[in-house]
Amino acid sequence: MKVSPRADAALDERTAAQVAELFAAFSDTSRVRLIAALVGREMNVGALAEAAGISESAVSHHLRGLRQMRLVRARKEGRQVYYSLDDDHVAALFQQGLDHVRHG
Amino acid sequence: MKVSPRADAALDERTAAQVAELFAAFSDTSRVRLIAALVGREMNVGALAEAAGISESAVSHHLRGLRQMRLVRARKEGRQVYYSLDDDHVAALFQQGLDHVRHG
DNA sequence: CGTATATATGAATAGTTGTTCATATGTTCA
DNA sequence: TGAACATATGAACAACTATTCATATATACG
Repeated sequence: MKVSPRADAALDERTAAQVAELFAAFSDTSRVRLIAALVGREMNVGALAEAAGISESAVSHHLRGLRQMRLVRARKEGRQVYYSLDDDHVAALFQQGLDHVRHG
Repeated sequence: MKVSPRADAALDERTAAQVAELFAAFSDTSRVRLIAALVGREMNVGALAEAAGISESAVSHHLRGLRQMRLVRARKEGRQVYYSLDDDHVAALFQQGLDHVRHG
């Protein structure tokens, strides 16, 4: 049977760049607070701005990036836009980073 | 019994900054390749430079940062310095990011 | 000792990134 | 329709980061 490729094999430039880009999404204090606020619930831009302590404009800019990376989803309802984490992997990855900081 | 704090509670600025800093360590293509090369083995600076495709000087600069964050360990042997991932959490976090990029 | 080798460091620089401000788009409701 | 509201966008700027180059430290070995 064919074995899966070793996780520690040299990473090609392209894959490494994608991984780096993914982690970069979580590499800013404001974005971390936005993502933390979105774990397990959806929120509109105004509420997110309050939760993260930054302007709604800044939130919008961050959310655009997160949306383009498919880390968050947008749902429009009237004049509000509700954001949520795109899938459980996002929450899990964030949670693991948080755990590392808190314990271990 | 006391329930554990909700993961989605608003994150204080300090914790958010620490989480962001952790993810930032993985947010650069060169560092991702360095860490990938270190999964499951130790390597000296020269070998890491080759594996990541950057100069030894650049490797040294990156490793200093990773050392200060206790993500890698250094072991000196003669005039070589062997680096390894500091603990399994580091490898696990990296692996989860890689998995997200590859599948899901 | 002196030379070669391995790694580290500091300064300089080019490129990137987060935020702000002004403005635009789109929606509701009177 | 028009005013108020929610969100998005673009340009500009300050702050940060990765790399390079030159140089420093440290070890090995003749």
